[in-house]
Amino acid sequence: MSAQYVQVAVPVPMRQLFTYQVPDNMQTPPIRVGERIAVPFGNRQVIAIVMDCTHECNIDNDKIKAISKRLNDSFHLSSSLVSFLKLCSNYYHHPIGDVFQQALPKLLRQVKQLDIQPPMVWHSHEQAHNEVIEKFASKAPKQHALFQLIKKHQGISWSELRTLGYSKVQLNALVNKQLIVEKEQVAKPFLWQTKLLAAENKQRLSTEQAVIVAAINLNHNKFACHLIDGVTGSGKTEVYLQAMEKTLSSHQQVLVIVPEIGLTPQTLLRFEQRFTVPICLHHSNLNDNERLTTWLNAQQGSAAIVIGTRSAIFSPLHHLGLIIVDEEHDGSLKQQDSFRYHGRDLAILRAKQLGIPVVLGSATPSFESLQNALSGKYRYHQLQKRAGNSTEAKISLIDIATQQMEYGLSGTLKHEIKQTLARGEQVLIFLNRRGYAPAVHCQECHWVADCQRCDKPYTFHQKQQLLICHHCGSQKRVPKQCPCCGTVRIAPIGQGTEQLERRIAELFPHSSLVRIDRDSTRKKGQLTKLLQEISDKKHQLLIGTQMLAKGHHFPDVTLVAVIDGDGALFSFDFRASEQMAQLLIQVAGRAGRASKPGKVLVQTNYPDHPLLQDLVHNGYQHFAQQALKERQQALLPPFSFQALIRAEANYPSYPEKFLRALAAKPLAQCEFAGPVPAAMEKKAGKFRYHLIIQARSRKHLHCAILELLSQVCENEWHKKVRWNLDIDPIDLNW
DNA sequence: AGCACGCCGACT
DNA sequence: GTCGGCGTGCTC
Repeated sequence: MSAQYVQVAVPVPMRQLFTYQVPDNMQTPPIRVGERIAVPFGNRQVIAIVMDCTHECNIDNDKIKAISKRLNDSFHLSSSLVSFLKLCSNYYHHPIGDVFQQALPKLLRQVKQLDIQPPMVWHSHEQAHNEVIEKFASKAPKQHALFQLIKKHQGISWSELRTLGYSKVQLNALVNKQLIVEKEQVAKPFLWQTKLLAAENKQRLSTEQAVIVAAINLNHNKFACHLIDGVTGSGKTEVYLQAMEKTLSSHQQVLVIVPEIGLTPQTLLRFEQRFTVPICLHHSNLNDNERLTTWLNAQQGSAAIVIGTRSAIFSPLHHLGLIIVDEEHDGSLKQQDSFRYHGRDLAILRAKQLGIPVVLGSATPSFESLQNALSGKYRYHQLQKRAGNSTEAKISLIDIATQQMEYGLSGTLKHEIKQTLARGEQVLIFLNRRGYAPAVHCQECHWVADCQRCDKPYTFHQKQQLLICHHCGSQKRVPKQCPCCGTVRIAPIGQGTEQLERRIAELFPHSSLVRIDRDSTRKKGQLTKLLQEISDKKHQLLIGTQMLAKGHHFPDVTLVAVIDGDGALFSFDFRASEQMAQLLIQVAGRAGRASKPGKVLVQTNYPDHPLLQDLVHNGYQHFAQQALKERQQALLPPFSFQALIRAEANYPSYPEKFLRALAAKPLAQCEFAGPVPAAMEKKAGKFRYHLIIQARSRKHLHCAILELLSQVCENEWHKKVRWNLDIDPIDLNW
């Protein structure tokens, strides 16, 4: 007899399952865990996921409703995916329905019948004549390149081409020339027997690299976590590629997780050039249909490799054999709203559950991973040699406390920039603050234009002549008169990339300059375009925020200037120095090549600061180990485990009262810190407080949270505040 | 989260 | 007189 009742997860933020009755006419075929069903919930229909099938139920019979419909499409979740998502929900104490909601493509969460159209892909015409093609090769090089690409990768999708930096206009031009044609993608299961290597691109491994590949492959059907700690340019990617080879050749799939910014055309091309297997992309720029296609391809095994940002960790890969997390220290691997999971940590959980290896890679490993590696929990691999004998960029400090500054530039720095430009080399200027100026004030009475909703200064954007709050996004005109003293001496103070760009242009009028930040690359494909221009050496001066510090390499940059190296030196957040060190080393890693070593200059008011000194003279490794010792003494993560409860409300006192009530009852083996006002106590009109729960072991923390959650409903303030739970919080400023 | 119900303030 | 503001409660 098949099940009478099912327990399901519904897409609401509630920490419970709901029971439904299975009508007789829906009993066959037997209902299974992971099946998607439509159920009446309140007064609407929602998609629910079957978590359990039973014959009994302990809910009042008159409350129970019947399933509306079984969706007999091909999107059943495998039991391994269901148990993984359950594990996620458990680990993060996050409502199960919401976990499913985040893990499933939007189209699978809609009640309406799925209309699956085969995606359209591009092919080149067979009869495209060589003469025609050569004719426009010189006139339209970009079109020519696009055509060659489509010819080589028959059946390439628009989203891939878009990621590679091509435009619809270029495509249409080729269509008009009758060189390419759009066809429905033929869903062909990937034949694992076929040759999967485009072998001509394979590099010879150094001994260091070969040892790592061997270690990963040694037990390729067993869980092991490998940390590859390798300086930029030491060939981490090559290690990934060769480790993947073994997995692919044993008919298993590979999942590659990269930070948001890391999914560049170069990354994709590198994989495509090496393997002749189908590769699917999974990132935030995909539309709903593309997402569903990637999901389906992963599930049915017609994708051999899935490359994606953090949410790709939920890809339904049935034959997953290896997970790689690149730039594992990167903050964008952690989701910072609703379901606050960490892509790296979930990768490890999933690998453990499946009994497969997971590889973490970074030039600046997170302290968490480093500690796990040093303690022997992870396999630790260091790659110290830069490929091709190139030497690491040398970092030096410039003391700006004693120098005359011009628009934020010290004389020393100006001189160095001039020299580098004179040699015909590129300069990268790093300032992690976008906009024109971080504030505007009155020069008479020192009044500052603050955002009323956040109590923080507005950032001045010169180009739009607007004040924009970077915390809540609100915009405002610049006041002509000071509302405080009535004078008209309103002026910007401090410096952002927009202003820096202008000043640098004045100082070096003969050099072409480009700015890369969130504002200048808002348009789709713009970032790719600018990066291409940089590698084509159209610009000598590059100005940018951390966008420039991540993922891209600029071989012709020989000078990296860090305008403000002090940002994190005196922060209350114990992770600020870790993040600062990672950023500095990552920026430094952007520069130079074998024949032209790079140089990094960091402007600071505190050249004697021990953190900076240690980093500059002893390198990241040493710096990290020193910092780890301090964390151990202070019993901070990774030597303890934290959870953070954030509470916000429209009234200032509610969040504090709510958290105070929670913290009143002691929890076994745990300590409370707080409640304290959030670093930004007021944001977007809401008042915010934090409470940290800390324990020596993860187990204790887990139990304490369970205990805490069971008490929340008895808290008299719990309906008056919005609150959320963050396990392993990273950013305490939020 | 949605969605309904319900109870008070400014409008045709 | 009603439209609609959002506080509160419920969802098998």
